[in-house]
Amino acid sequence: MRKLLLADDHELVRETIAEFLRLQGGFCVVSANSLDSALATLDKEGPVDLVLLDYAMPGMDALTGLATMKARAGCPVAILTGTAPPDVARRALRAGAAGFLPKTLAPQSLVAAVRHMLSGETYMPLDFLTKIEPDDGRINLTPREKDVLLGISEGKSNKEIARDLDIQEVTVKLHLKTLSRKLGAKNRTHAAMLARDMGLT
Amino acid sequence: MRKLLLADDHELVRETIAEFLRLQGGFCVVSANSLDSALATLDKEGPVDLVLLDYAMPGMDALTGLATMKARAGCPVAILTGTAPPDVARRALRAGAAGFLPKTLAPQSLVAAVRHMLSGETYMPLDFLTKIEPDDGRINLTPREKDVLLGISEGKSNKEIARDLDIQEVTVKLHLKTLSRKLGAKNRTHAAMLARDMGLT
DNA sequence: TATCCCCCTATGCAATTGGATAGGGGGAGG
DNA sequence: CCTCCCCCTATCCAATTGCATAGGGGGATA
Repeated sequence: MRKLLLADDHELVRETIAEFLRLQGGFCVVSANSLDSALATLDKEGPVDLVLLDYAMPGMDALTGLATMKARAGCPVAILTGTAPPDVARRALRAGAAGFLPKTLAPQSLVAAVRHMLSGETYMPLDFLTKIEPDDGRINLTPREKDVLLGISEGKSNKEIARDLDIQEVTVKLHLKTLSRKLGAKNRTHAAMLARDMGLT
Repeated sequence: MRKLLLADDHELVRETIAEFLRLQGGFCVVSANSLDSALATLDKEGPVDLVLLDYAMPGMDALTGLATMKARAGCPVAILTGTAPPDVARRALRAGAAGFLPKTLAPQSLVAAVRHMLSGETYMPLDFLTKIEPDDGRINLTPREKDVLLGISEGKSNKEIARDLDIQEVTVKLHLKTLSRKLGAKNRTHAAMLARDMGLT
């Protein structure tokens, strides 16, 4: 029988999902309430076939928890989340998650998703697939635009960036405007977040 | 002889530091130009006593690379960086790094730092030590501040956030000001980046 | 009760940001 | 040569942000 490890700090949510996966999916499910205890459970209970990790949970610290678990578990690791921002999904998948499961997912879909991932595939809800495409197409910023974007994402003001790059402040604004258009960003903060969502950190 | 793994994508920098550590430190140094190749090198060359990772390098993706390496290497892992923002240093240490080495470090200090970390200690340049204390304790934002921070990190304007939360724009500014102080952010963009670096996404 | 914290609001001002318009100079390629 | 693209600069203006000051109301707690 396929064995799953489910880690979520909400007792109720965790046990509900675990029980559901046992009854409806016929899986063997072990659970944990934090990243650390999940790792400990792995040591104790032996290897599993799939790990489901709550995105917001003690020890997760954004996606570093995913990386840790992936390195330790040696099996697909999926991210489970209550709030479902599409950009988190993107980052999770890029960071090597086997899938991204919003808790709003229909129960039957949950079982299907788990089976899907157990067979080695990557799972992602349809809603997100469409929202990913647009950013799929190649975005190419000019070197200068990357310089500016880097400065922005370090929280610098235009003035500071201008000084660092030894250009005028207006020019920084110019680059910011064009790169924001390319990225589809509403403002500098949005641009910075999008930059981090891609590899441009 | 103590064995080090040095990963940096800048050929020149990497080899210079490696050679220096060999000659001045008497270490055995193996090197790699990306996180993946560093992990591959570990498999091939066997375990090492200390890993030095460039912070901005293919595959690092902020601190997830650190987590991956830590889980795999089973030895202290330090972060190496050219640009040295103190907040990165803090996060690196909190994420379990054995040390934080700015490339501007005096060569002799570099050897000392490496020896320090080999003995299991944590290394960090003096400049940063002072700046760490204040944020040392857990940062706790009030619920409202988190709401605002969330909006900020979605690139929304104060006006939009105010509408979403059904409060006045001034109040949004107020929360932004206080949460920025708590996080040590210079402005909204900086706050957004810090927010994403922690779990508060 | 007194005190503290959180939340909210208001006014006003300085600084920054965002955006439009209008250029010049240089390099690459048809 | 002409065109396109990138980079740079300038001026001007509207909008937003950042910051300070000065409150009121409610809930928790000592």
